[in-house]
Amino acid sequence: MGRSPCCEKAHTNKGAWTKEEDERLIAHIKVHGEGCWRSLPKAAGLLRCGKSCRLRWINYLRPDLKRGNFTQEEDELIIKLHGLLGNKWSLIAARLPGRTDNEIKNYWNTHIKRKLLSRGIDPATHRPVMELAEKKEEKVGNGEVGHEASSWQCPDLNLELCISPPSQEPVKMEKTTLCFSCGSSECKCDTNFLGLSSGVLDYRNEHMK
DNA sequence: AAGTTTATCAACCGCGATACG
DNA sequence: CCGTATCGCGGTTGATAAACT
Repeated sequence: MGRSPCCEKAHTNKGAWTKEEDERLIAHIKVHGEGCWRSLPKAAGLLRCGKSCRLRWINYLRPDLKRGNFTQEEDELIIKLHGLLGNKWSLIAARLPGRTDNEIKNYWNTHIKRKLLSRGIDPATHRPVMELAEKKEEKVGNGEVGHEASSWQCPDLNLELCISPPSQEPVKMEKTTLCFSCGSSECKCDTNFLGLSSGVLDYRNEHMK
């Protein structure tokens, strides 16, 4: 038996939201708050599935959203975070107040990818394109396939990204916050615009294999 | 001016994770 | 512990605007 559909497709609207639908959704959430997306459409009088309502609210209607162009600082921050976390858009978005994962993902795919390529950096690996091409050639020559280097230095971040099997003894990490500008847990620089919490580091250590 | 191509971004889909009975 | 329901994430699609021929 397969998964049941998230909603009754025959009786739900799809595609672009109308002004009236937006207003209904906003009004409902203002009164009842977020949550229980499954039952929200019926309660709000919307012919939409809960998933669609959630997406519309999170990506477009939330009052704390910062609309408009990304700043140079945001650009660089996204690049750095992507270097650390990969396509973990929700984690990246969590470090950019007012920006959504969907917005960042779109921005990455349409702007930043091209920007990095024009700098000669591979957007997927954050390594110089030339270096990758050379490595590939080297491996083909040696008959090696399918194994990336186990660790490397990200030149921009000056952080070591280690890819290794989970260790038997869990790494104990202090609950510290690292500044992205100076990389210190005892940041004294002015910016401290990115507090890289150990939660993010934990995530990286546990999942970025 | 009309047709075509490209860029942008809102929205959808499928699936894994988690909660719950 | 197991099966089901729901949530949330990431990849992808499609509509539309803008740029180009």
